Parts: sequence; C-alpha cells; structure tokens
Amino acid sequence: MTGNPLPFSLRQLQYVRAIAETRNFRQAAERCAVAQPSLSAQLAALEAALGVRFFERDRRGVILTPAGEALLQRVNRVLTEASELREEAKHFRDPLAGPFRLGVIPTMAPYLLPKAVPALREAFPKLVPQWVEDRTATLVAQLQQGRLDGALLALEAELQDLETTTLGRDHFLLAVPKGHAFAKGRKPIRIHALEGERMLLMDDGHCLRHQALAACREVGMEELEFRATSLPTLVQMVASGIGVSLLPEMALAMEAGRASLVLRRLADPVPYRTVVLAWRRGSHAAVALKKIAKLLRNMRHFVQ
Amino acid sequence: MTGNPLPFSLRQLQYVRAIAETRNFRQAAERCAVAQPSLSAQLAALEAALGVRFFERDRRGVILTPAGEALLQRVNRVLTEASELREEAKHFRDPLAGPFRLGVIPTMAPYLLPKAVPALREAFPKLVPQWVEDRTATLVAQLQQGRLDGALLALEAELQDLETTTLGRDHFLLAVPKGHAFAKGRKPIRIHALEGERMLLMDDGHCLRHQALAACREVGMEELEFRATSLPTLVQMVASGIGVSLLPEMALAMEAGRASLVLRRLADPVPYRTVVLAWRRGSHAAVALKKIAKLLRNMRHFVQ
DNA sequence: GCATTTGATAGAGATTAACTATCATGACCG
DNA sequence: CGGTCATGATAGTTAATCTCTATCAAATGC
Repeated sequence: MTGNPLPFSLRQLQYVRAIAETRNFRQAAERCAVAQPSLSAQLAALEAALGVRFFERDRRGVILTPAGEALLQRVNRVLTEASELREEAKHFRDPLAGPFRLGVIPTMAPYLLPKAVPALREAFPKLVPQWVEDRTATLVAQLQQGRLDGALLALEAELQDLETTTLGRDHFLLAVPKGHAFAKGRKPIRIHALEGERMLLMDDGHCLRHQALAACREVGMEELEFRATSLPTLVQMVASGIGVSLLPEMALAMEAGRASLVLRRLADPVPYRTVVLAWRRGSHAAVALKKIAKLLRNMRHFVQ
Repeated sequence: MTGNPLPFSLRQLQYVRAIAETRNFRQAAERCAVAQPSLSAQLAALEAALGVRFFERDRRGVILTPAGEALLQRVNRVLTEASELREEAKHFRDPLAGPFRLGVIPTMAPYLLPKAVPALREAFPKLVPQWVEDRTATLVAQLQQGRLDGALLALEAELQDLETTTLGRDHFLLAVPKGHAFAKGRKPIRIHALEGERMLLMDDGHCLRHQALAACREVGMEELEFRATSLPTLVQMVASGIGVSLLPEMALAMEAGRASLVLRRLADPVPYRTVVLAWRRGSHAAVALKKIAKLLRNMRHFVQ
C-alpha cells in the first residue's frame, strides 16, 4: 500500500540534492534561495523522518553516507519526475493545446471535417483533436460523462446541462433523381409540392431524420422502407431513382457532382437545421471551444 | 534546468491521486485523513500553481480533464518514486544493514577475513561488507575522505581525527627456517639473541615493517635487500632459508603448517602489534562498528 | 417536497518553515 | 602561536501555510 502519508516534502529533497552537489550548506542554501539555518533544519527534519543520515557534517566538509549515496539516486528520480510533471503541465496551460476530444454527428462529419480538420491544425497547431463520429444521443451522453470535450450537433432543442454556441443554419435542399418531375426548372420549390412523393430518410436515431420529418410534417408523404445509415448512401439512393429526399446544404459541394442527381432550392420558409458546438456546462474546454466555434463559423459552410 | 523551486507538494499530489481514485472529495479526504475543505483548498492551490485543471467538479460527479488524465500518470510516478525512497530508507535505518565499506591492511587480511567474513554474515545478515585491502596510510586517507566506513589497522599511535577501538594484541613470533640455530628448543627466545641475524621485512609502507623494526630497534641486525609485498611471501622466503623474520601470531594457524618453517615464541617483553578498528570521528557507522568490533574480539584471533 | 449529498467558502487556530543573530569548532595563514 | 575566516548548528521570533469547524448553494433521490 503506497497510500500512507509521505513523511517528507519535495523541498527537502531539493535541499538534499543541492547539498550533495555543492557539498556545502551555505552554497546549497543560496542555490535554493533560503537561509542556511532553514536548510539545516529541513535536512535534519528529513533525516529524522526517514531515520537515515544523508550526510556526515565534518570539519573536513560534507560527506555522503553510504545510505545517502544510495538514496540520493532515489531523491533525484523523485525530483526528475516532479520536474517533468511541472513541465508537462505547462503544455496544458494553453487551453488551445493538448488532446481535445470532439464529437460530430455522421450527417455532418464527411462534409465538415475535410475542411475543418486542416483549418484547426493551422489555426491551433498545438491542439490535438480526436474526432468521434456518432449519433446525437451518444455524443450528448459522452459529453456529460466527460468522455468528450465538445461536439458538433444539429440541435432541435436546448440540451439540458449543455452549453451551445450556434455555428449557423444549414438549409435543406430537395434532392431528386434526374428525370424526376422536380428535376427541371430553377425556381425554389415549396414544401407542400412534395405531397405524395416517396421520401427517403436517415435511419432512426439520426437527428437529420427527425428534422426532415419535421420540415414535412404537414405534408402527406410516403416513407420508404429503406432507412439510410449514412448521408452519402441516402444520396446514392436518391440518385438511383428510388425516391426523393431533403439534403443539407453543407453536403452540396460534395454530393452535387453526381450526374444522376438534381438539387433544388426550397421556397420560404426554407427548412434548416441549426448547427451548434456543444459542451458540458462549466467545462474546462469552454474557452477553447468558443474560439474553435469562431473559426468554424468563419469557414462559412452554412448561413449564419 | 531542473533546479527551480517546485510549485507543489507531495501531499497535493496524494490528494489528486485520492480524488482521481475515489472520484469523490469527501472519500478522498477521508482516505487522506484530512477534512474535505483542506483537500479542496490544496487541490485548488495545485491547479493554480500548475495552471491546469485536473478535475471538473460537476453535479454529476468528479470528472478528470484530459490534462488531468495525462498528468495523473505523472503524479502517480512521482508518488511511486517518493514511496520507494521512503521504503528504501527503511532498509538503511538499521545501522547494521546495507553496504559497509571496510578497509583492512594486507598483513591481516588473509588471516582475519576467512573467519571474519562468515562470522559477520552470520551475525549481521543484512550487512553487506565491501572489503578493501590496502596499506595503513591509504586506508586512513580513505576513511577521512568518507570513502571507507571503517578499517582494521595495526596502530602504532593514535590517529588524528579517527576514533579507534582495540580488538586485541597480536604477538610476534620468530620465524626461522628448519635447520636454523633457533629451530630447536621450546623455550621463548629473547629478542637480543637475534643479534647479527639476517632479517626479512615487509616492503615500505606496511606497518608491520615498522613494528618489526621497532621491536628489534636495539638489536644489531642485517636487513636483507628483498622486501616482501605480502606476508605469505615473506613466510615463503623464510622457509626457503634466506633469513629470519617476525611473524604476527594471527598468521600462525595458516603459516605454521609449512614443513620447512619453524615458529618460536619470544620471551618477555613479547613484542606485539595492537589491532584496532578505526573510523572517522562522528561517523554514522560508529554504532555499527562498535558491534562489529565486539564480534571480532570474540573471535579470539589475538590476545585481548 | 424534503432530507441527503455534492464541492466551495469563510474565518479562526495550529502547525510549519522561514528569517536574523549568534555560537562552537576547525582550517588557514602570517 | 594567535587572529581571521569558514564551516554547520542553535535560539528565538516572525511569517506563511495548512487544517480545522461551520456553513452555503446546488443537485440528487425517495
């Protein structure tokens, strides 16, 4: 059991090292920036606590006892470890340095991260982001357990015990296969025009599913059996003519290139999801996350 | 440079470890045998000193920050090293334990050590004697430099700054080759009878040389050119008929067996050398050395 | 709701470590 | 020899630190 109180202090060990190196109490005291009697007293206290004499104080000078010689190595190891602790702590002083566990939902990750990761690296080179991709509920739970420092979410409502900062609105576009009735024209399409369409949605648990449903809640549509587990898959399904879907704008750049897919703007009120950066209330990472949020906002992936 | 003052204490690190393990300030405080506010205060002080937050204190419980997680390993290493220092110190608490650097002069070593080493091991099993064989002057210098803890010497005079305890008197015998005039008879021989003999002596620097010369100082004798560098060699020279010599009694058991050597007792006043155990005045080892001396005296290698 | 538990805070008290001044001893040097 | 310098130890006081009890605000749990 190593949990007993330690009968000595780091300062005493520093004194021992200083004495061993200078072989002179006064010089050692000067190096430690204390008066010589203080050093004498602390050494005496340490020797009493350990029951071991480190030095013989003789007119001839200061001599290490065999025990002192052996223990000096331990003393140095303790001090080295302590010193490294202090140095390593320095690296964590900067809130924008060190490991940073960030979550992101799957319907944003493939569109946001390719640009966000390099941007973060450039802006905060000492930051070491560790990305975790999972659904909202899982990320929120991990945030609250302290297993994540922050998460990129698309919020419907305020989340209890989480602070958030809005990064912007991500408008929904209508995705239809080439040849579909809506594939032609340029005017914004009204949601109600989708009445009777076959709708492709994300799998349960993906917030995008609920948001899309909410956007169309007053529109009678048929939901297809198939539920996508990833947005690229969903887009692929639309492109192959199975149905239509709502696609967030941030996916535009990456998904619009498909030959058999047509994306149409929606008319006011344009449905959207609110992209936020969330963290535990009172999290140590709050300062850093606010700066990260600012950076992400400036990337203009979405309307602000 | 690692010599800067360390801005934290071992106790604070123990608090951190206790909190990290219990995830509960009160339990941690109890384990550390302090009141909870003390622990809170010390943790706050540590975090302030390092500029790093170890824990998030949340209604949900105590959560390690990433920095805390990383630094906790350092904390544990410091505490482990400190703990091992304390444990190792225990082994040195017993004055009769641990390494013990002992000197012995060459004219005693081969006769004393074969019996003394096992006896020491049996009496003080935790003692780890490290024997050094050298001449008196060298041993005394090493004692004074703190490179030896004690030394077995044959003293002529008090040695400055050294404390000694007498182990006994080692009487001198006359060694002559078989066939020599003194080889016959059993009566003690008077020193003066050696007038005109060819005397074999140890090399310069060996105290035995000076002691033998002192014993014969009023007797006119011829010193042979050859000076022995070891006592067994000297005995061998005598046995081969080159001359006579004075041999300390402690060599009797080992050297008397030679067929061509005869040992005769000397008449009163029998010359002798005083065998002592010596150490630095104020040496940490004094207590142990006195016990070692007692053991050696009881071995009755010599007259007490 | 109400009792319980969480960690933080305030202020007093006790402990610890620091300081200055001085001492005893031995080394060094003329 | 005798004075000067250096050593580390000691005494007594002051300053800093740590810990204590008592209490608070907030959240949990039945």
